[in-house]
Amino acid sequence: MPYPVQVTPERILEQAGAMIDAEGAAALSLGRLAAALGIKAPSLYRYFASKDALIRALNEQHNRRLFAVMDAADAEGVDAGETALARLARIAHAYRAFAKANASAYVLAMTTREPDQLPDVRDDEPRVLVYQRLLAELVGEAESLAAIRGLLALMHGYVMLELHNQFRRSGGDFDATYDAAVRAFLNGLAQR
Amino acid sequence: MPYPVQVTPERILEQAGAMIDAEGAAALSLGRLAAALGIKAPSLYRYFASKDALIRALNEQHNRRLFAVMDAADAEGVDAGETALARLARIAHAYRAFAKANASAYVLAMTTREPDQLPDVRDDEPRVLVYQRLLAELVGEAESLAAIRGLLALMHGYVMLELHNQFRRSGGDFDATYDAAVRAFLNGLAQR
DNA sequence: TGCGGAAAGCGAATACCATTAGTCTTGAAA
DNA sequence: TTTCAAGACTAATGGTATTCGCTTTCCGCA
Repeated sequence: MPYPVQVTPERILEQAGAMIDAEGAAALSLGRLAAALGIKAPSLYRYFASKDALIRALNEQHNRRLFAVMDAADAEGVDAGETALARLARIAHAYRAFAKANASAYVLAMTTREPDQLPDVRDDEPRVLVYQRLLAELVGEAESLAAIRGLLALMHGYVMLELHNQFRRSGGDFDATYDAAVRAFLNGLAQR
Repeated sequence: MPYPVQVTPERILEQAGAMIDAEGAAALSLGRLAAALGIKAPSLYRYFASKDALIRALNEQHNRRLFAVMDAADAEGVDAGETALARLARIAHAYRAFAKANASAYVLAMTTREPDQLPDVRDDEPRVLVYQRLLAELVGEAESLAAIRGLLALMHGYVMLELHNQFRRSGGDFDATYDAAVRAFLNGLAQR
C-alpha cells in the first residue's frame, strides 16, 4: 500500500483550512485531518514537523491572501482615481469582508499565542509600509505610525468583536456602523 | 480524610486566574490546578460542571472588573469637571491599562469561541449604555451606536495587536500612538 | 444521643490528543 | 537485479477532560 504518494503539503493545508472553516480551529485534530486525507496521523509528520508548524504554514498562507485582497482593492481605487481617504476606506471594507469570509482562519491567525504558530512578522513589514505611506498623505509623515496602528486596530477590533458576538447592542446595521467608524477615524486624522 | 472542605469556588477561581496569568490560558489543566489547591482533578467537578463552566466564571469576573476600572476612571474625570471628549480619552487609557495588566485573562475573555465559555452578553448591556450616552453628547443620538462600536473596536483592536506582537513596526512609543489614535477618532466623531 | 442523608473528597477507568520510534513496502536509480 | 530512500504504517508514551462508584465526614433531625 505505501509509497504511492497520497498527499502533498498543499493538499494537507487545503484540507486543514477546510476543516477549520467548517468546524473551528479547536476541533482540528491530526487524527481526523489524516483520516480525511486517507492516511494516518503519524504520516503528517513527513510534511510538517509538528502541529504548530502546520498551523504556522496555514497562518502564513492566510496573511498572504489578506494582503493580496487589500492590494487588489486598492488597485481598484487607484484605477478610479480616488483620493487617499477614499482608497483607505475601500481597503478597510475589503479587509473586513475577507476576515468575515474566512472567520475561523482569521481568528486563528490573529490570536495564536504560541510563538511556533506565528508567521515571521518581518515578511509583512514591507507590505504594511505601502499603506502607511498612503496614510502619510492624509496626516503627514510624523503621525503616520499612529495612523496605521489606529487603522489596523479599528479594523481588527471591529471584526474581532463582531465575530465573537461581543457587541452588546445587537441592533443596527453592522456594515453601516463600520463605515461610519472608519470614516470618523480617517476624518479625524485628516483634520489635523 | 474527605469532607473537611478544602476549597471554595472563589478559591478555585483565584488560583486559576493566577496560573493563567503566570503561564497562559493554554497551559491551564485541571490536574495542575487541582494539585495547586491540594486536591485531585475530579474534585473540581463538585464546584464547576466542566472546564468550560470554570472558564466562563473566570470571564464573568474579568468583565466585572474591567467595567469597574472604567467606571472608576470616569468618576475621576467627572470630579475633574472634564469635557465628554476628555472623559472618553481617560476611559480609553484605563481600558488599555487594565487589559495589559491582565493580558492572559483579557485575551481569554475576549477570544473564546466556545459558547459555553462566553458570559451572558445581556449582563453587560446596561453598563455599555452609560458610555454610549456619553458618546451621544459628542456625536448625537443617531450616530452613537456607530461611535460606541468604533471606540470599543479601536481600544480592543489596539490592545489585541499589541499583546500578540502583530504591529509590524516595533519602533515608536506605543502609549503615544494609542493616545493619538484615540483622539483622532474622537475628534473625527465630534467634527460632524 | 444516635441515625441518615448529603457533601466532599478520592481512585480507577474511558476516550481522546500530539508525538515518537521502529518497521514495512515500494518504486526508481545504479 | 540489487540497493536505498521515501512514504506510509503499527505500537507505544504521556498528556488531557471527564465519568463513575466508593469512602469518609459532617450536620440536622428524631
